[in-house]
Amino acid sequence: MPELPEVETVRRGLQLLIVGKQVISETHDWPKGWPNSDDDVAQFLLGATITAVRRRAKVLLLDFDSGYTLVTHLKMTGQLVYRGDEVFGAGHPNDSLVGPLPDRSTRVTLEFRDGSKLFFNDQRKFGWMKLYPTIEVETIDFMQKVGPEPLEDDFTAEAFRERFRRRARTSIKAALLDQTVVAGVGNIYADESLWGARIDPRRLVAQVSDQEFALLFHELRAVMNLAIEKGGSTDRNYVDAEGKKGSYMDFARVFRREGQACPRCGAAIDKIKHAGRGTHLCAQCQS
DNA sequence: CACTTGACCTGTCCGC
DNA sequence: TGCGGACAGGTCAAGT
Repeated sequence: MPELPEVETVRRGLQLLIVGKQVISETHDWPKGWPNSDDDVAQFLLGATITAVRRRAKVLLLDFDSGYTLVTHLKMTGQLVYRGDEVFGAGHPNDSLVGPLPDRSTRVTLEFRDGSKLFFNDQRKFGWMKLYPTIEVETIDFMQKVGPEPLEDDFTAEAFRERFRRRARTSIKAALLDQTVVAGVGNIYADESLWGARIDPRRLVAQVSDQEFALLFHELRAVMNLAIEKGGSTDRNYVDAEGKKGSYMDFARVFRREGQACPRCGAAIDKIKHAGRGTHLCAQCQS
């Protein structure tokens, strides 16, 4: 669920809300999702001030002036929600999916000196947070292997196509979801961009032409940029840093629209199982 | 090495 | 209404 556009939306929100705040306490209820020792917390987190909020692929990076970075992966149902006087009781209650915090899915709470708090909620407990020395973040296995950022200005259609070379014998959808090929693509934007490029998700990478790769590259970037503009996709429980929903699902062309008319040709949209995932496509105009 | 499947979890929905 | 099972889908480990 949280894919690149959702994580980027959270990052932008947190950038405005928590940079400059000093942590005074930390609590957690899920040791697996918080592997740091109490000693590490006391030494590198308590008393430290947030200097920046960065993102790489679907990973959020909270930098502290202690020289440590809190690396966070939301996985499927993770949420990072800020509560403070700035937004408490304001905002847009109709857009909110999150009630009073903490609640039963709160895993980690950071309290800041001004009394505001950051809650890491995760219904399914797949997500995690871990402190690393900032200079070692790039040496983490995931960071070493993850592919290029699809929205970077200097990423080209040619470079995009080249990344798929070593996955020639698998399907284009499985390859798109492979984080070592390109960073940040998940199930929603894989289906949406393949529809945009008129490519059947099941087609083998080797059967995709250079021209189609160029189109797919363009569609993927367009879809992700639109999704960021709309604050991401709230399918089930994704929310931004203020606990509010994103509206990209109102603009989705195939995702979660099985049975509805394809906006391009009018045929009914199919939902199949492919690459271990629910997969949405228009069999009439994707080939 | 390339590729696929199962595990990690819990809440929701569907059929009996 | 209650209950079992399928399903949701990001990533890694284990298996083919």
